[in-house]
Amino acid sequence: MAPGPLGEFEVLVLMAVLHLGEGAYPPAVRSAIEGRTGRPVSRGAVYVTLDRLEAKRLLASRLEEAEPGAAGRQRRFYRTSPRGLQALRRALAAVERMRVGIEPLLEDL
Amino acid sequence: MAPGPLGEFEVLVLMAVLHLGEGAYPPAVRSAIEGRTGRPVSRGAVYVTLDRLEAKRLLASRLEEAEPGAAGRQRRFYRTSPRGLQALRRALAAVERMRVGIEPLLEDL
DNA sequence: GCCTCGATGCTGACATTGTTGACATCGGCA
DNA sequence: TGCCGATGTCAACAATGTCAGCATCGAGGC
Repeated sequence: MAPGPLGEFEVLVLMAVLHLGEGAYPPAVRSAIEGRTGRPVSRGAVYVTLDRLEAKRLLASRLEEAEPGAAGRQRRFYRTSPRGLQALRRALAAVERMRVGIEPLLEDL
Repeated sequence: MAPGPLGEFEVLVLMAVLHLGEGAYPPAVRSAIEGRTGRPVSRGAVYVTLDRLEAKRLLASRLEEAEPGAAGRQRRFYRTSPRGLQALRRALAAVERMRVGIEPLLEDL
């Protein structure tokens, strides 16, 4: 089963999960993306994308009980699966290969 | 009018047009992407995406008359508009910023 | 207890993008 | 003329992106 190409936002979500490590739950994923890219992200978009990524086995999730000291609610945490990491690498590599030879045209303002 | 985020394939097409310069017509765009990324691309996908990109003013096209020596048919050539270049830079910059800090996890096999 | 509040989770609906397959058209050439 | 390869176009559907709204939970005041 060839993992279909990843969408733009899926790539961002996968990378955010990698950044967050053990702390990758939806609101944190959201701020990770907003904080780094500056682009606004709606809460719903994150949940939906996380779901779809998990359905494709690119992410796995565990339900974690509330910790005494922290905000008490049960939360769902995500981690990237080996397949997810591989799919991400592929997507990034494609862009990287396309970039070779046109870097001068892409330099920031 | 905020230029909505670019999709994955749109990014690839935009970069292919940059690579091709004056010779950017659909079949060439197709081989440019296939040749560099290894991923198969259907002919239709290229035409549709080129159309949509032009509708968003990210590309501009001109119709060019047949040249005597070449395959005789009229062809449509594309070039990236300033807006297209800007949108592409933005999309790539977002991924680049997200990449910072997780490079070790993304190294090729 | 009971209520409100902020944070979190989820779903349905719709917009945009990705992809395919079939069909049309044009020139060249036997 | 008729065929053929290259090119262009389109309709339809699949996948992804986005948002608004509602449900739920725990905290804390009362």
